[in-house]
Amino acid sequence: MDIREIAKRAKVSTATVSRTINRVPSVDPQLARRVWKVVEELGYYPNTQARALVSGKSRIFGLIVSEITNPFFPEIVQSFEDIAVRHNYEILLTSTIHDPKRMELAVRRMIERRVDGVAILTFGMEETLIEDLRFRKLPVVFVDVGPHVPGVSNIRINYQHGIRQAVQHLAALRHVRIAFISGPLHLKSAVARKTAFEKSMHEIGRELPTELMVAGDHRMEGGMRGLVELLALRDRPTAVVCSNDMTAIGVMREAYDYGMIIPRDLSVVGFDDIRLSSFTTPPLTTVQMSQTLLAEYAFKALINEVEGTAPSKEGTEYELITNLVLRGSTALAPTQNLPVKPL
Amino acid sequence: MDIREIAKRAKVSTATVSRTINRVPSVDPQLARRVWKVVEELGYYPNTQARALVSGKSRIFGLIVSEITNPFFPEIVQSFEDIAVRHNYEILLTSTIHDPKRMELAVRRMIERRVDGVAILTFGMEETLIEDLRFRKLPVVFVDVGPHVPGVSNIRINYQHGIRQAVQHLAALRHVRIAFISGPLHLKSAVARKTAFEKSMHEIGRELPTELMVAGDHRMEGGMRGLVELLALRDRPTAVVCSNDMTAIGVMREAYDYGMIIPRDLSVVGFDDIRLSSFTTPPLTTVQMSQTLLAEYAFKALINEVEGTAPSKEGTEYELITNLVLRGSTALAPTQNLPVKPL
DNA sequence: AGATGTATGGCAAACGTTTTCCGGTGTGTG
DNA sequence: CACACACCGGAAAACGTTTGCCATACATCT
Repeated sequence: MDIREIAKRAKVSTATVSRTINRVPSVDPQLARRVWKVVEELGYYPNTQARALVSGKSRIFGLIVSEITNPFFPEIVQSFEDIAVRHNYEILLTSTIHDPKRMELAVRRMIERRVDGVAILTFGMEETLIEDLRFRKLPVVFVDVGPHVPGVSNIRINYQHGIRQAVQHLAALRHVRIAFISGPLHLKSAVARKTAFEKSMHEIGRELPTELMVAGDHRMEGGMRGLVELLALRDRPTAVVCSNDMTAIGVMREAYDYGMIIPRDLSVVGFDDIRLSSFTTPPLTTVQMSQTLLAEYAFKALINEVEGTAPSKEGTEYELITNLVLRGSTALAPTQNLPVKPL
Repeated sequence: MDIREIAKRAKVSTATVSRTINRVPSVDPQLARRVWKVVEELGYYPNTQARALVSGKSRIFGLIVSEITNPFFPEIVQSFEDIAVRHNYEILLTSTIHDPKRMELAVRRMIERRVDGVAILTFGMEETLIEDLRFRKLPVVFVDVGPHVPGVSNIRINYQHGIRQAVQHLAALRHVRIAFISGPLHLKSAVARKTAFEKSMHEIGRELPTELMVAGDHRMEGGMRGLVELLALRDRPTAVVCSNDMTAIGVMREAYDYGMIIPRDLSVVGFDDIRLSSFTTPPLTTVQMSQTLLAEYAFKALINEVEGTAPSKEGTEYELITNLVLRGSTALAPTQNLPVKPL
């Protein structure tokens, strides 16, 4: 069933049908009503592919995330989808699970499907792929890692803002030995968080003993291992700041196994503020980086490039602020390390 | 840059280019090489929309889930995407957040984009929408709720299998007062789980006092409220079976606030076996319903209809078995209710 | 050597829209 | 009453592919 069928039944030309459907005002209301009637009757839905072919616009945005099973991302996907639907856009989702091969394939798929823009909400990206996208003149939006060139927008995350609050919060609670469990350090975003932590500590004249800086993997397992490592220290930390919430959840899990009570024996701070972190025991004090806003900026960036007036000289830059949200996993530092029963 | 450009540069016709790209064997290897060379040089990617238009196949499957932010679904989405990519299919994701309006819109979007099939992995569905899909002769796959008609496949979940194991496991641990926190009872899948529980209890000659059957919402909050309700009882349960893992996590969270130790004071069983449930404290004993398999069946069902030989008389039926997996949240029933300090 | 067969590549139609251009009708004006 | 003009709807081209059909060229057989 196509536009011609409608045209025939409504005794008009296909042009009129097209115009009616697209609400071109020049079509006579009488005729329009006749057309709409037939459309309803037959349950006709226009063929988007044909539309896209002639208009050159697919009304599809690509959305590339690192790992949809990481609770951080579904929130973003949901928000992005919400906005997209509201603007009559479709979204092509890819979860790269950190595999460069998959990332490459994803980019290729998006180009083949002729998406109108791509949001790359993954924390790290190959140069060559960016080339490919730029070459196609596809609007792209990155978080943090994008180059500063036309057509490429960026959402710059202000890690410092929230992490400074976290550090000062812990300092105010009289914590002295404050540890940091980082993410995988080949990711720019992980490095940025670590750097922000270090800087915040220096700002208030604190040392950073290397044994208190341990490496995690942005997953629970990393947090668990991290805490084990820290508890093996002769002089243990009384607080630990984590590079993301999953790490923090891992820390709390491991602490439980060691019989430690949080926050009495150990203060824990996360990063991201995923929904889950309100529901841990105890609820996690964490640095919020709004997933909703992130998605919103990403979409705005793309649609600006696509429907905006002039192709922006140089992709827009957005800043996403981070803020500490206080919950139940931090408290005054214990005056002395308590004896701990191992598992 | 289109196929004509390639044709011109390679000094062949567009037909040959098309055939080369699609690896039609009749094209001379010599010529093919010439074509490929140009394709590489120009970085040409075929336009999928044009392809779809003429072939009548979009190589897109729709995937409708209830709520992507519910940790149960990302696993499915990931698996589904994996398989889809491997088969050169794209996926159009929609998260309905339980809104019938959004569901309707989603179906419409999918039809407009001319998807080749739709997997509806949501637990509950409007009749009229099914009509619409069937009318379009679109292959559809449901979980549990689909009608028994041609073109509609179903993945029937065998709730009984796993839930029986759970009930018998608890009985063996000498639990007598076993409670059940259900999901929202307007969802067929929630009812099915509840029914399976009731049946399993009857099988072993157990009573089902109504005060031990409480209603949750398949979210943490529901689990928390459910436990509060149960603890208010004069004769408390010593074990609680939950309609899904999120509910169970809520129960454990609330139990913690009441100062109860799980599994010493209360045994908890979940359902779904989301990844998170291995990482709770203690790790959750739960009934596994493999998300990977679910996604696999769903995809298989669709691709069978699309590429299968004959259009199946009557959509295929798949059965997904469920199985108890033992972790740390169940133990021998306490001999007496312990005193409990409220928050 | 001529006829037949087979491989291979080109031409053009088709897919379902949008949109430009053009022509017809009806209205208002000189 | 004739003319200009605005308005509206139709014919047809275009979007980038695939593919059925046909033409050509070459090999093989008699």
